[in-house]
Amino acid sequence: MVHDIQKQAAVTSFDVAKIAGVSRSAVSRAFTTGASISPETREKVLEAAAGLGYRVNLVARGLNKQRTDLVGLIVSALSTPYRAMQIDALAKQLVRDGFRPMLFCIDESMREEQLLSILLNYQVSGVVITSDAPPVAICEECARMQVPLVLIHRMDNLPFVDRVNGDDLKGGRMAADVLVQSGRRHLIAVKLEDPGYSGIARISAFHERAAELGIPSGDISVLGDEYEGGVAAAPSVLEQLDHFPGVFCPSDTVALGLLDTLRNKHAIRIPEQLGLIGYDDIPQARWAFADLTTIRQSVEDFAQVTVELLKDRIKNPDTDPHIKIVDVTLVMRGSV
Amino acid sequence: MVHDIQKQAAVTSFDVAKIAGVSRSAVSRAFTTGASISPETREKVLEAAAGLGYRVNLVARGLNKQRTDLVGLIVSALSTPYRAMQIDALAKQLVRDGFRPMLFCIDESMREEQLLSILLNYQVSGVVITSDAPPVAICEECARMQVPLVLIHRMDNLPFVDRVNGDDLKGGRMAADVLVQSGRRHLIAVKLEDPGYSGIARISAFHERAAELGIPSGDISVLGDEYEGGVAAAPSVLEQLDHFPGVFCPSDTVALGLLDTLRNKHAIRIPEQLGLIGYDDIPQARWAFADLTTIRQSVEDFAQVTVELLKDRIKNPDTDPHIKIVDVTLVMRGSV
DNA sequence: GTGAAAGCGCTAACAC
DNA sequence: GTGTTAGCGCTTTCAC
Repeated sequence: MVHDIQKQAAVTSFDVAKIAGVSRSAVSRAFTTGASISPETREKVLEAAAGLGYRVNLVARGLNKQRTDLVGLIVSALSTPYRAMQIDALAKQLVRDGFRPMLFCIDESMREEQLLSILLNYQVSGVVITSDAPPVAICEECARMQVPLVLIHRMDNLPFVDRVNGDDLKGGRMAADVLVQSGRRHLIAVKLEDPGYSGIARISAFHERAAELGIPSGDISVLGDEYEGGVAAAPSVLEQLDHFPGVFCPSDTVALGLLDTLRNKHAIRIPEQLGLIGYDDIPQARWAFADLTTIRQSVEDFAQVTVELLKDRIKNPDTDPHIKIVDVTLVMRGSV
Repeated sequence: MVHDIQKQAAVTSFDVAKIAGVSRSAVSRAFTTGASISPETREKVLEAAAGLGYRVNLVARGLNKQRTDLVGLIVSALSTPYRAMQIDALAKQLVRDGFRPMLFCIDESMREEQLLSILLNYQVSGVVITSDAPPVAICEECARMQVPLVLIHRMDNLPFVDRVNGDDLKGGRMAADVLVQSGRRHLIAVKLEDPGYSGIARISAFHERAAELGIPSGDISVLGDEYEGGVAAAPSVLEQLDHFPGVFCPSDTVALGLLDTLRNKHAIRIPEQLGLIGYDDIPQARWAFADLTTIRQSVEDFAQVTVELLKDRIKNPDTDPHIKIVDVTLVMRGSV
């Protein structure tokens, strides 16, 4: 048995008050920004607190204020490159702004009802959902409980629900533009089994722009998702190769699956035989085998806007829902 | 302004008790597994609670029990493929076992002191650290406060700190074995700038096994990390190519950087001109351009063991630190 | 600016 | 098995 380290008794505001020779209220005020307290008292309290190793008990504060700084972060497919970047940025931004992200990775086995009660039971300050399929029940319950909710990359139209999206319209159009500018006269979009709101928006903008430019464009519909979806698209792309097409994949992982299959299984030369553009600018897009041209969405921008929305809603719960659009930029590499 | 949805007043155990015609204690017991309460009373309570939409307030419970179900999850480089997989698995396992992960993504800008107070202020049930550089201060403070702490992939020897590691010894030896079995008579390990405990262990086991087999082995030391580290190793590998070496990278991202550079920048044929083996089995290792042989560590196994350790320590805070080793397996692909 | 008192919603010890 | 009572540690009116 190891007993070198002693259990330090929990020191409370009462202890600090005693040492500092003030009341517990004073201690509380010393640790509350903007509370009315004289600099001298605050100083005394802070000193005593430091001596005792006092920390405010956030659970007690939460009970009292009926709200904690916890924010539910609901995410699917976290191990996907773009999602991982997104959550990394989001978690950091939340902490920077004084929130504490509670992470929930959902999948088929995770019942939404269960999640819901977890979240609401903790008196969270808000909820952020970046998931392909955010359970509507959660959204509704959050609204009912007046819990601020921000949806990322979704379009569900619910009251009290704020949303942040990339500029999918611009992104889709940009993809068509760059492909056409590089000389492609036949455009193809790869459409996933379950494309999600953003995917649909990007592809429809892509086709729209193609039509404006008078360039024929079509879809390849595939079963599967991510890299596997791209792999699945390869046979159809191969069939259309004599048109020297420009292909748009609404996410980099899909583009990479396609590119990888074409280059390494079929010895297709890119961009000579086809042009390819992805979306997201994940780290792998820069890798040598890929050198993938793509549309970049800054996860930092997303994170910043998301937390901004959250704070606004907390301050002002009864305004109409906001929708924020994050800008996208073209990252030109060798695949177009 | 949208006002369709009414703010639902917070319903407390008192309300439920009144409706069910019992005391608040009875309500509490109905929601506490293993509490002594008759089935009939429980039934009445549950019914009343359902009618009112009651949920136990976990903040209040936490204040009372002096412990929440929150678990601090401290991670660096979350957007790295293996880390993302790891956190995904860990977060799911924690939730499955009744814990709630609070996610902290650390980097240079995140002061550890700050983190620490956040964590301890929330009365967390435990802390899990899977980071390249877990701040020792955090470990010590957790120990002092009797907060269970599990370290993943680390070897710091601190009292009250449990650890879970992959079987780096086996993994490193396996890497040497498979390379030698494939006919390599010259072995190289790529050593990163800051290899971390696991990296060191893997590489030293690799060399040890090489020595046992009577095969010469050396290191390539590189600046940089992950994919970039692999890129940086390429020139040195190229110099040694006439030995038809077997190269071991202590992580897949490094192996991929090397492989990608060699194949796509220098037209080196793998496995004809060199054998390559990585570590972790990230999804990208399976991609066509890579087809990377690797040592697999199951993130699910890690997650399960980690949470197990946490629960043991909570139940039994004063036992000596445990160290658990997670098995690794060889995933044979085309790069060896 | 400061202290006293009340209470956030729950659980646990204690009687019965 | 059930109700009563007493806090958990904090913030917050409300007097002063």
